[in-house]
Amino acid sequence: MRIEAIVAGAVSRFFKDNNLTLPDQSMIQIQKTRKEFSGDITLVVFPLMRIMKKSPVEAGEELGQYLKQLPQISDFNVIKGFLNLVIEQSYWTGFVSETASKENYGVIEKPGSGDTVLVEFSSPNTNKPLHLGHIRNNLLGYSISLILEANGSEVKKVNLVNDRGIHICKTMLAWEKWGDNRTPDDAGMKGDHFVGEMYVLFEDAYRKEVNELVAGGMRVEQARIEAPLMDEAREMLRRWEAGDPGVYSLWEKMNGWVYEGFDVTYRRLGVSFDKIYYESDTYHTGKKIVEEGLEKGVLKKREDGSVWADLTGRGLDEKLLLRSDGTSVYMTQDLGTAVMRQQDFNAGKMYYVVGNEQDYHFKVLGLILDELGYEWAGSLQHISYGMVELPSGKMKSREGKVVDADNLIEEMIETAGRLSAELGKLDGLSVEEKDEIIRKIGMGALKYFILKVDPKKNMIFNPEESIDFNGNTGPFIQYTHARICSLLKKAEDNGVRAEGADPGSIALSDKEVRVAALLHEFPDVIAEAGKTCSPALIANLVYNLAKEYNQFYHDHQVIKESDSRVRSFRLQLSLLTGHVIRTGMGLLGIDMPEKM
RNA sequence: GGUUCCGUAGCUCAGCUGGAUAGAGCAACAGCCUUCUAAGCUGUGGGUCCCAGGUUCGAAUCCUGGCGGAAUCACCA
Repeated sequence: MRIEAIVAGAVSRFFKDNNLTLPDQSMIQIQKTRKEFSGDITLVVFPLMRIMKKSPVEAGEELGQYLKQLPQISDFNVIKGFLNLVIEQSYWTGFVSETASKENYGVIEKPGSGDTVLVEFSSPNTNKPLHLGHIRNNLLGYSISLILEANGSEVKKVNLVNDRGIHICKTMLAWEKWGDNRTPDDAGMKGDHFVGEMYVLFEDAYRKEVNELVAGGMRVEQARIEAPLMDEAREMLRRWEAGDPGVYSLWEKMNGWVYEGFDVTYRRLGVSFDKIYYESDTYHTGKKIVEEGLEKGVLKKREDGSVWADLTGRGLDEKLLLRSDGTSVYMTQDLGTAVMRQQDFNAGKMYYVVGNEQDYHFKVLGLILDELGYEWAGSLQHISYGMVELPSGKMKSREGKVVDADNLIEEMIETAGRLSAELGKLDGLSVEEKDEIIRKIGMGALKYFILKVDPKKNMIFNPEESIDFNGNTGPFIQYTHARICSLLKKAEDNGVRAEGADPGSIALSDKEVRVAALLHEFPDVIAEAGKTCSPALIANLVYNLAKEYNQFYHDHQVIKESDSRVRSFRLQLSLLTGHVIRTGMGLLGIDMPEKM
């Protein structure tokens, strides 16, 4: 049993023995002891003093005496209302020796438990390449999938591609007009970038038209609607919806280019999906659902033919589901997608990793599904994350104020290569080996930079200042891991091995205990990260662990330690630290090089 | 205007359901490599936790009201 549970149980027993009743288990508050005080864990006695009818110090003393009888507690001290408990060192050595060999320590493996969970992320539009905002989405979605898996769920990762609509028609129109029949290959570009350029061409020309109309005295809103280019785009959308073969094949061709480009970016990011949905498929189902809702009388049709969900009874507004011309909107497609997924996977939970700009949308989506009578409506959960902003504010693709995903990835890897060369760390390795390590470091820096931030918060990225490789960064943690690998290898080469058995009662330093305590916390952090869908919690723990380990490494000899029991413990501690770093970073989708 | 989220060191961020003297990293400065990887370690300076009230043994954390910022409320996605 874990030490916190042991102590909590003992406190309960104390109250029972003294014929006192604890109104609430949560009054037993156990936390880590702060660095500046002696002890390992702390019981907060303030909540208990009233029940004991004693002063905080008296209550603490009495509880301390009682808890000291536990074999795991060696000493205690009371400062104000805080009872600091010193854990018997054999508890730590026992824990470390027991756990050291478990490579997957902290991960719950529940094969075939049937608890299926679905995670949607990425959800790109097919009219432009991915940017930094998409990177955050992809990394979060992928990491959260891994974390849920580590908590024992069977996870299905799904992507929903927005492959239809007016924005796609804009790129198609631009290509027809100005593309000269060129392909991405002709242009020497990735397909998604090539199509993205068509989108820019359209927007530029369109803006010009609008400006001319406005100069001629038209109001801006009107000009936007009446501009000839927009009219053509709309006409193309109509032809697409009518199944015009020419438009359709152009649509397939250009989307194909984009998918080829996306695949490259996804591979670089290291993300993958179990199933990809396309809105061009799901919007049919969405429409059908809306028709059914009309028949059931849950939805209402207005005189102009548009269909609405009335959510005024739920404290919200009315929501449009079909336009007066019968075409579908975003919500319609999402209704269809949700129903199709439920049929495909029957998941107990459907997570949507989507930016917080769509908080309202997902609130409404859940309510409408509920109104329509789907009993699983409550299983939808929006994992809402904050925007990535530039120092100048929000990224705006129309103004060219975007950080392109492929560029950023390339820059990160380039920087990693330059630093490695400067430090001479990879001298003597083969080119392939070098490239692999450099790639891991560059991507590690990028991924960690994004994932260490609380998903709910907006974050700022400054393109002027490159992402760090020192301090609280991915490479710092990777470096610690590489050091451990090197240490363990050296130990093996020298025939020094960790004896499997518990080294018994040896004297531990503060640093050793602190490393052990962080390792001890790991399973709880994985659980908490799963509950809150926050990879940042894992990033935090792994960083603290790496930092503490580096201090330990600086202050203590491992292989050269002469006392074999101490040496054995330190090797085990290093081994387990390596496992936890690798597992933890693995849950962030970050690879660990063995040397760097 | 309504709703939601946010405001912590010069910058980027931690601070879990209220707990001790609010912490890291970056940047600046000063040290530590003939010893297991110096992408490391140690030290110094740096704070009105946006403001004002309230709740209580105790508030960066919870409540109310301001101020500042963001998102959203579309027959856009």
